[in-house]
Amino acid sequence: MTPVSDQLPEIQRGADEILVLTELEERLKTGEPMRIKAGFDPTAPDLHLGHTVLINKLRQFQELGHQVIFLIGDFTGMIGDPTGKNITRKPLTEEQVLENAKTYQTQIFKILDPDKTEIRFNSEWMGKMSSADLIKLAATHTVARMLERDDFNKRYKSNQPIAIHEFLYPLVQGYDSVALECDVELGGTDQKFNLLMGRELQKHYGQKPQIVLTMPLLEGLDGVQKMSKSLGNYIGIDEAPEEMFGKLMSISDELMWRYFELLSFRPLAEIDDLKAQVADGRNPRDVKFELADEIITRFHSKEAATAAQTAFIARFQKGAIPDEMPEFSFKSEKDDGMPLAILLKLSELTSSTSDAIRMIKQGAVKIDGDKVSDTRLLITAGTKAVYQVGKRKFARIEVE
RNA sequence: GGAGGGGUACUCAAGCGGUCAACGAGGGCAGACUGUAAAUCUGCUGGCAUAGCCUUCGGAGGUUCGAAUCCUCCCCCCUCCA
Repeated sequence: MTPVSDQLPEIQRGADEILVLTELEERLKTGEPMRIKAGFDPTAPDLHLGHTVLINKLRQFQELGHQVIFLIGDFTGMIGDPTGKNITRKPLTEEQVLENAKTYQTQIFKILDPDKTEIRFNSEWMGKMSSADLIKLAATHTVARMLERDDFNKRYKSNQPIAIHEFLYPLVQGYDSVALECDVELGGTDQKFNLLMGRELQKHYGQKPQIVLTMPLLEGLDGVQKMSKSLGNYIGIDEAPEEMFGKLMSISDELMWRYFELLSFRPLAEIDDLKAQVADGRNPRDVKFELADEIITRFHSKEAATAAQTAFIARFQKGAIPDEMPEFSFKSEKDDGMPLAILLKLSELTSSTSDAIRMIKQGAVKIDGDKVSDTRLLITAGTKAVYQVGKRKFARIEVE
């Protein structure tokens, strides 16, 4: 076990808040491995970089010799975290949950050590809980206390609906800590209320309250909203290397430093050095290359990262057409050819023919690199060409 | 159970009998500029081979030459009272 004096700075790095720090120190001093929990939603097994901020922190605990518990909230999944967006959720079947859990494992083990990770489901204990016990659990807190939670509060004040079962979410999550006898729980800053609920419930059930450690939420590609699948501003950890590369390059310079801070395993001193280099006139783009390289190496391989960079340079700095793109073959119904707008719709380069016509008018459509301006252009049968809409959408289409 | 307010396109939000495919803002997309940056400027942002036509304003009916706008019933949300 690493000495306390070395563990503490590592644990604090990147953390938003640690409640309560002195308690953490005390527990570290005992030299006993701690039980560290982080909970995940069972409905979204496609992890993105935003999720990995937390998983990286788990990895750190693991490296320091502690026991990590990866909790899948299959029971809480029936409630849905009360963001106000999904008031009701369809419960997942057991098969779906297991399937999702499997996906989780293949993804998180790119970061975590499988031998030092305990994977649990909260239906283990919640599924067995009697109605009477659930009522007892609910009786531990008041409505006023629940309304302290920021999103409940906002919804209440702005006359948005709050369903009763949503109040159960923090209670169940808190009870998970009781069931697992956690020493520390990690979560995003938005989870603070739920995490603290664990402390209160543990005290209520006669346990030592867990330490709460919150990590900042990673901003998405737009640099403003948090990274999330529904907002479409995410980088999935299963995405192809070229995709990851392109997306990472499109972030703003300012955001790049944020990504370094929360996603890179480089020591802080090294990151400061990079900042100094940019201040001295180094092109931020090249530093972004390094960030992309590290991340793609982590989720794919060093070779994939290098290849992605080469392809990126060829395509965008030299204007090359990508090697791989969707291919289509359509049969022209008329003898004089197939309308371009229809072609673009069928190949999903545009969402509709109306959209296709708009794109043509805006000068976004190219055939084999030549801009098209005729909205009624007919593509003659027997031709094969590369069609492009905007900067990133390509397809090789043959008309028979 | 009673009284009142509200449900408009991806989101917020105007419109309250024709000039509404529906103001405006945000978001998104495209073009210019670049480092595929960011910021900025410009355009677009229901569908359909598109100077035209077709379907949209919680749902279903109705009034009218004509409805997002008026009437009836239903569904949903909020507030106050019980």
